[in-house]
Amino acid sequence: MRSSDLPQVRALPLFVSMTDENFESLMQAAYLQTFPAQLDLIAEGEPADFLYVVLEGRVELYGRANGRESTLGMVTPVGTFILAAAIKDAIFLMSARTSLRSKLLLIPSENVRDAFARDDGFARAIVVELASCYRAVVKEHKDLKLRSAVERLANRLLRFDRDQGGTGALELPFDKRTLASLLGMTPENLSRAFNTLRPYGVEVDGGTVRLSDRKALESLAKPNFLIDDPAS
Amino acid sequence: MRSSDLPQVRALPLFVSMTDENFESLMQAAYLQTFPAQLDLIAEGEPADFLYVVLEGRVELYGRANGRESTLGMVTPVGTFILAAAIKDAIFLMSARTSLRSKLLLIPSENVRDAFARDDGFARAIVVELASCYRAVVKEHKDLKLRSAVERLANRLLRFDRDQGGTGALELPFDKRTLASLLGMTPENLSRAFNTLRPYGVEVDGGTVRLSDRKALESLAKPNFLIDDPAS
DNA sequence: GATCCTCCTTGATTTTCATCAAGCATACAA
DNA sequence: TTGTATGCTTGATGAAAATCAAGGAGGATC
Repeated sequence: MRSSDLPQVRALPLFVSMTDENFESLMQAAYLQTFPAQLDLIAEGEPADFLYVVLEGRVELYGRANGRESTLGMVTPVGTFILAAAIKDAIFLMSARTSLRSKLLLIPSENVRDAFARDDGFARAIVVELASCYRAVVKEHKDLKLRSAVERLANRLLRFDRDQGGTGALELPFDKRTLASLLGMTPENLSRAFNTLRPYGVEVDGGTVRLSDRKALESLAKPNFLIDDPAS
Repeated sequence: MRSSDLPQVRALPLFVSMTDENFESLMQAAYLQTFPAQLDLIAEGEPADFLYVVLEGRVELYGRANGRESTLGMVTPVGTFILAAAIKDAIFLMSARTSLRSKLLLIPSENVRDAFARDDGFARAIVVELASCYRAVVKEHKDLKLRSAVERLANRLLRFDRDQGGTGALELPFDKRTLASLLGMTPENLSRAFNTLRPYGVEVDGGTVRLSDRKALESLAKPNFLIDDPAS
C-alpha cells in the first residue's frame, strides 16, 4: 500500500497502540484498493479472509433470507467491518457492498489473528472495538423491537441532524429506499411515515429535511440515549 | 466463594487460559450468590459494576422503551452477560432478571478490566466471547428483520427440538408469554401462530410440542444456518 | 425538445399484527 | 366446596404495515 495512506490507518483506535514492528508487518500483508459504487465485496456464508477498513466512501452491510433482503448497517470512514468473523475465523453473517466509490484497506484475517496473538495493545483495541460493535447491534435490535416505524424514522432524523451539527437542516446520507430498508420498512411506508411526521415540523424536499419543530418531533420520537446515542 | 464451585468456573472458556495467579485473584474479588426466580438483577442505564456468570438457573435479558418491554435474550449455564459493558466500563443497555432460581457469579468489572490488562490468555478469551455475542445478536436481528412471526416461531421450534435431542418431542423452555416476547410478538399472536402451524404437524399440549412432520415444517420455516445455527 | 429511466410518491387493497374483551382451564387458597 | 388467581386461548375489531398498481418529478441520454 502507498505510504501516504499509512498515517491515517495508524491513527485508528484499532491500530494506534500496536508496536511499530507489528503494525508494519500487518501493513505489509494488507491491500489498499478503491472500489466503484454498488460493487459486491463479500457475500454471507463465505469464509472471512480479510478484515476490511473503510478509509473513504461508504459500505452497506445487508442480509438475505427467503426472498427478502434487508440493510443491516452502514460503515463510514474510518470504520471496520467483519472483525468478529475475521477473529473467529468464521464465515460472514452479512453481505457487504460499496454504497459509494470507496477506498478500502483489506487485511488478511490470518495476519490479524497473528498480530492479535502477538500484540497486547492490538488485542485490547480489538476488544474495545468488538464491544462497541456488539452494543451498536443491541441498540439496533431494541430500536426495531420497541418502536413503531414512525418512531424509528423520527429518531433517525434527530440523529442525522445531531450528526450534521444540529442545525435543523439535514441531508439524508443515502437514498430513501436504503433508509427504508435500514429502518425495517418498505419504501412506500417510508414515504407515508414522512407524511405522518409533517404535523411535527418535518419538511422533506428530496434528500433535504428540515426539522422546524424539534420539541414536537422529540415528544413523538421519545429519543432514548440507550438506543440513539452511539457513544453510550 | 466456596472452593467447590471453583473448578466449574475455572473450566469456562473465558477463564480456562488464565494463569492460576490471575484467576485466583479474580475469584478473590468475586461473589457467588443464589437468587430466587423473577428477581431484578440489573436495570438498563445503570453502570456495569459486575460481570455476571450464570452457573445454574436462567437469566432473562430485556429492554424497555416508551411503555413497551421486550425480551432480548436468555442466558443459560454456563454463560456470561454484560461482558461488553463491563469491559468498556459503560452502562447497561439491557435489564436482567432471573427467570428461574439461579446461582450467579458476580465479578467486579474493575477486576475484570485489571485481569484483562494483565493476562493475555484472558484477553484472548474475552475477544472470542465478545465476537460470539456479537454474532448471536446479528443473527437475532436478521431473524426479526427477514422473517414473519410464523416463520420465527417455526424456526425456533426446530431449534428447541435440535437442542433437546431432535426427537420431535420438545418442551418449551419458558412460558409462552416470554417466548412470544422473545420472538417479537404478543401472546395472543403466538397462540394463533401455533394454530397456523398445526397443518404442518405442530401439536401443542401445554408446554409440550410434538413435531410430527418435520419436512413440512422445514419447508415453511426455511431454516438458515446463518441465522439459526448458534455455532456458525 | 423528446424519450427513457430511476426514484419516489400516492391510492387502493390485503395481510399481518396488536388490541380489546371475554372465556376457559388449571392450580391454589380459603 | 367455592372463590380467585394466573396463563392461555379465542373472537371481534382496529391499527400498522406490506403489496399491488399507477403516476409523477427529475435526471440522463439521444
